[in-house]
Amino acid sequence: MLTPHKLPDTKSAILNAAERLFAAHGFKATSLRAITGEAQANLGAVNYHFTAKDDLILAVLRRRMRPLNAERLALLDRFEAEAGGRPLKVEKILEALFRPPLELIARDRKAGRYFVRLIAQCLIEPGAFLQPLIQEEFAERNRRFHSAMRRALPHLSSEDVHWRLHFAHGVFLHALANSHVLELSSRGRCRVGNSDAVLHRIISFCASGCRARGEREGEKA
Amino acid sequence: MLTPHKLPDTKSAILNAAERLFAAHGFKATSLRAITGEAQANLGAVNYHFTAKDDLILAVLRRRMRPLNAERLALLDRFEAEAGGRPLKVEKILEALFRPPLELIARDRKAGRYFVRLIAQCLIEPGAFLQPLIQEEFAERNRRFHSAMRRALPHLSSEDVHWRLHFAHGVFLHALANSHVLELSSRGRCRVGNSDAVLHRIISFCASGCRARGEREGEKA
DNA sequence: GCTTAATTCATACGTTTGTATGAATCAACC
DNA sequence: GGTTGATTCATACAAACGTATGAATTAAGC
Repeated sequence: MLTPHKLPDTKSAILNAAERLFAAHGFKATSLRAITGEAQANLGAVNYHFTAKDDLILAVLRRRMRPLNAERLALLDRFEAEAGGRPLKVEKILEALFRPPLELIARDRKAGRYFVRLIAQCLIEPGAFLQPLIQEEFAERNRRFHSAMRRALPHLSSEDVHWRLHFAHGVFLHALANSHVLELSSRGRCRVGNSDAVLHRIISFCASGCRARGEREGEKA
Repeated sequence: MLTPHKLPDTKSAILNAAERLFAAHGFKATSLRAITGEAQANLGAVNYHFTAKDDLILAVLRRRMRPLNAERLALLDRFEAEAGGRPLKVEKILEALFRPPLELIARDRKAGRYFVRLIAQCLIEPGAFLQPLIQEEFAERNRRFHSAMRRALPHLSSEDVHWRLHFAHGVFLHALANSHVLELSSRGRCRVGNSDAVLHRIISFCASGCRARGEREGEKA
């Protein structure tokens, strides 16, 4: 078959099952048999469509990362065009960074939550085969958001901005990837239900953090 | 032997090797053979001293978590005693939370960095056998810091405080567990060298974030 | 309707895994 | 100095893993 136009494919079924299971149990702890079992596919299908497990992992990650990062850059572009050359507000920059993944969660809650957990695992994992992906997907994104943020906070050094973007990313990742911890410690009173509300919480925390005065503050609260 | 008073034990060697390898490659991806190999111990020693792999993981975690959380609570106690009944500054609360682990890093950089990565993996991993540990170690800590923070920020609701403590934790974990990402994106210009400087950065970001106004801000930067 | 290429499937191979077992070694104590 | 209990060690085992192979099945093109 030269033009395979089947969409509810075995291939997609495997990607979906792998996404869920990798997010739930980790890359190493998820066996190909568990994936093909859930996808109702044959064990050999993984090797046929993805060659090897590592390539399957990369395919799972790329499927979501690529469009998501494109969305983020497009949003940043739009905001910058709207601002007409003036520096963006920190909140706008953070919105361009965090709204696309949160809209994925709103659109498909399960897939979105799985994906954030995958990213978190990706960063923790040292797997050498992941490094190229991280490099290629994050390089431009980091550069663009860094320079936008520098213009928004001109009194900060380049290093300061690197640190604070890093912190903001930590807020986002931990908040969504480990939301079960929040639900546990708040005895169920805090949930990641309405994603607009969560987006606002994250942005307002991070924007305020990014604007923090660098030097030690006075003794009065 | 009724009183085994050997300290440079096989047991400790295994714990050290396991700590390093678990942090570097994850729980599931680290084999007992790799651990005993690095610890120059026999494979059987793991089963002898720790019964099973899961128990070894718990032992590795508990060894650091227990004294660290005790330190945090003691520091909070001290600060509260010094304040003599008045609410603590947000910075002080965060210092009680983050200084102990950062001092572990200062004292023993490798062990400290490993440990933070372990905690991050712990939260990502769903392993049922970890849940009791998380529950027992975090329960009181969360309660204490939550109520201290509520007194420091009386205008916030209890839910707000849960969220912001959660965010602060995300900053801390990501900053230290995934510091390689920061080093990469800053092309080596940001490093987690001086832990006092990092502590200050984290605290000032989080304190400012915790004080953020809950409602949407005006349009002007 | 036969041909051809794409896809599925059952099965097998060689490793590596965690765990179990029992003998060997060691250190302390009476 | 022989006994005892703690620890080490070599080895074995069954299970699970990723991957490979080749036959069966399916569907499209002429």
